[in-house]
Amino acid sequence: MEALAALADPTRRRIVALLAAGEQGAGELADQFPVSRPAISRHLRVLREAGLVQVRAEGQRRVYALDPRPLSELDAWLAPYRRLWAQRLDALDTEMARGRRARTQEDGR
Amino acid sequence: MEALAALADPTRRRIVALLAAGEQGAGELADQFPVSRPAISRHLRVLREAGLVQVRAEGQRRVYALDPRPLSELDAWLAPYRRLWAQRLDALDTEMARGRRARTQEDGR
DNA sequence: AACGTGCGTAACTGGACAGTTAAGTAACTT
DNA sequence: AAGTTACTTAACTGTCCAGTTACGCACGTT
Repeated sequence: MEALAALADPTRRRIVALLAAGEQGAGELADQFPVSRPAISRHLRVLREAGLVQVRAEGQRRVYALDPRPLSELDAWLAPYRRLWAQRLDALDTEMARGRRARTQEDGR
Repeated sequence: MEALAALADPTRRRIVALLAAGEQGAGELADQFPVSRPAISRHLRVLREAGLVQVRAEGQRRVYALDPRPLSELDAWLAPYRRLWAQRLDALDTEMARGRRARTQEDGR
């Protein structure tokens, strides 16, 4: 769950969001932020160490791509808690749909 | 997404995990950690400010309970990325289960 | 070979944060 | 009312982290 610490920073979350749309060079990325290039370089390093992005050298360009695996890990971490708000929603459902058809039981998976 | 910063700390994640099993007093919580009581108190404050826990005074005890709403928010934040590894897993599925029965399609909800 | 471009690393600074001990507040006990 | 229990807040310390400017390195160009 090292990804959580990496994602705690809003700049890094924006980088992740940008890369979700497709890979980009370090410079292109940096141009979209109000901070200096080295700052972005450091953010990319943190993301890299957290496994969230991967680099590929292409000439003298460094192309960054998102690696979704840590996000999937995060999803897995979140999974056991899901019932907590599902419950809430279920309760809401129950409240809202009193007298719906009885076949409402569908546990996950 | 302030919850992400709160959850970046392992101690706070453990507190959240403990509270998922049921509410607890501050002291009971603190006893399960190798750090001092004030330290736990501060962690609880951070969690409280992130909306992840709620306190209730019961005599001189402070009973803490998990509030799953920020977790659900986090889940919602994660949702758009889900396709990224779903793709991956689909590819894996395809590879692993060449010629499994065709009725494999069950999207969530 | 000299130079420009694209990025990364180094060194430094300011601010946030987790931990500690000590002190403060509120409720129950006797 | 004096003391104990349960917890928080205050004040301080060390460490980490995001930002900056300056420098270094590799690739490509002419």
